[in-house]
Amino acid sequence: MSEPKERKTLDQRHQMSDIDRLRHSCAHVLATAILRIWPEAQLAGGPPVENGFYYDIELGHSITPDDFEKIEAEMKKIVKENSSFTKSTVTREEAIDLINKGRIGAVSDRDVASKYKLEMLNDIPEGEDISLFENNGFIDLCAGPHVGRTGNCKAYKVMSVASAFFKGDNTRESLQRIYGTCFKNKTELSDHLEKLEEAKRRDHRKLGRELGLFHIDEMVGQGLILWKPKGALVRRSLQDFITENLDAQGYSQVFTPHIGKLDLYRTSGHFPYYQESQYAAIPERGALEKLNDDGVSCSDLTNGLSDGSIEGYMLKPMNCPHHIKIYDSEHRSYKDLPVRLAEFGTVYRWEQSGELGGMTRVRGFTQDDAHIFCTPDQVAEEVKKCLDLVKKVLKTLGMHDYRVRLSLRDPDSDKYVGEAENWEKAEQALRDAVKVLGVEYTEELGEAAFYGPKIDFVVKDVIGRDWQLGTVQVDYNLPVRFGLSYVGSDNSKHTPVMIHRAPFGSLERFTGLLIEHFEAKFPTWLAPEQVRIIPLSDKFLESCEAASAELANAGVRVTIDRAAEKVGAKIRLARLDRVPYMLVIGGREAETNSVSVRHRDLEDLGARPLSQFVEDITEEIENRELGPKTQ
RNA sequence: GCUCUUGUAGCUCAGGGGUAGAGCGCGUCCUUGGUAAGGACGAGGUCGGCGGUUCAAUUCCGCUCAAGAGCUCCA
Repeated sequence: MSEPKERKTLDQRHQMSDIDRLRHSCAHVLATAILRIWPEAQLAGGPPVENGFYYDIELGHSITPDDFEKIEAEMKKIVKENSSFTKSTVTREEAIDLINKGRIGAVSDRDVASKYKLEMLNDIPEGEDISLFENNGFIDLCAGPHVGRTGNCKAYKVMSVASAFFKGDNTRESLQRIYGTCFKNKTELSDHLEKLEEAKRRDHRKLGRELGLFHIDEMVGQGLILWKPKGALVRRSLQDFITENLDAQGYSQVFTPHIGKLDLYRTSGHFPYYQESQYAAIPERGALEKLNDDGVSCSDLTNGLSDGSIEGYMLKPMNCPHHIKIYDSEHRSYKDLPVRLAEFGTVYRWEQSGELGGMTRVRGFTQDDAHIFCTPDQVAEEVKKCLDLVKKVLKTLGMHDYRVRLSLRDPDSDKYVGEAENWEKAEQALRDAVKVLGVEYTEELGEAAFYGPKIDFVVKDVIGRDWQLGTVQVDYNLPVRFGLSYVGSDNSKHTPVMIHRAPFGSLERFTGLLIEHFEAKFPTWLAPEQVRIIPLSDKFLESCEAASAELANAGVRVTIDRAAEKVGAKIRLARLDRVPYMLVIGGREAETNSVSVRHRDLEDLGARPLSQFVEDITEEIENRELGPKTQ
């Protein structure tokens, strides 16, 4: 069967990996089962995907998870019948005839012809072979390849049902997509299912609630994160980390407001072109009353805001225009450049409700943003420094499983601003920079920002989803739109180049991923609570308080567990709370001014003089170690 | 935004046309202990919101809000 979106060439398809071939065959088994259960179904496509396969169908009623058992039982029968996958090649006319007769995408003769199959057939270019695969009396339009027999599909499971648009086009029919997972054997399948369970355990939404890191409140609004005290400590530690690096690299910190006039965004190009992905404009005070008095309608208001006859404000969707205005507030000489303006800037974007999720996809978020204004000659060096910073950040956090994407414009699309010539310069600058970075990268068309190309650091989360985090972008366009300039050594005006960069991307998304990455067992420097002191009994509270004071004095985040519980229960609770260090103080420790140290991951580390522990943990925190040094 | 699923105590969930239950957590008291759960008692719910059907709705129906999965989108 053919891919709905992009047809691969036959050669590419023959290179399909063994596991994809198996999953592809599984999709046919699924389709066979569906048609046996619901002969009126119209099939669309069903390719292999990561970890499994799916098949898109149109059916008069909704399939629910209650049907999965029935579907799997039918699949089991089909597998047991051990029919071979038989390939045949037909002419276009023969294929059309078979579809119209309901023979393709059907188990037996019937009147229903799949309009989707017909359209997919039309998408096959003239001259390319039209091949069919048959199994268990079910014929599908399909280029293959397949495993020999249905009996090879041994380890599969129907996972979920969701909707999907035909050909991924949201103006087309909405189909039901049935997902299945499939592996070579039962062991690999159960390993995969176990991995999914593990992902659930690490889900930042679950851990965030359990550990009191953040909260999303219906009354505050969708996609708006409330950072609770413990989450705020994690965030502060991250911000401190970035700030230290910015200070070292010659950045200047700035603060800007959360709103700006619509004119600012008319100039930048955000308004009105991206209106639907922004919170609605805020009309100026008095404007609504005046319009009301004048009997003006809502659509006049909208038009007025768009054409500028009514002034208003917008929640900022990006920080760049504000930073641009700071740059532009002074005369700049080439000697002043680069000007590097940094801000933890909160931006607001109206993401569609169905796209929101936890901290990783939100409507208000804080970028660890900075804009560098420099001369064209300085671009390469500045981009390199930015990339080094992103690399350093990821390395410090032990995030090694990322890929680098050079996001370029799609030359056929009209969503980009600026001259082609500037785009080519910017894209070349980034390409040169990423080449010396020393990491693998892929170039992807159509992934650029509307004002310029980007280098994105994309990391995979625990269940394999890609997330764009750090980003470095070169922009020749916004400086032109805002008429920015500096005086060069030739005493004439020049336009600076802008670099946008954010090593974390957004603190919300980054923190969400970090929670999952560490399973909330943050390295000590990030842990909201770094040490918990556990008195053996109330008698030792005084010693505990002395130890707590000494640690707090050294800048360590420490608490004392005063509950009327036994040590075992307190240890258990501290571990569930993911506190890196537990210090037990009883008679022995109180007498010698020492502490019995237990680490979250390393269990009992024995007793140590308190002063020694303070020294050790301070060093671990200052160096931002991923874990304690093991002796 | 679309399709499906879900919404009962702070959390995880059971229940079900006659106004509700468990475990954990929380509070008080007892216990003062040596590294993953000591014991007793107690408080806590307009069963997401609005409307409809019904003698009666938390339960059935409609709408709405929110969450989850997938799709589409992500300057």
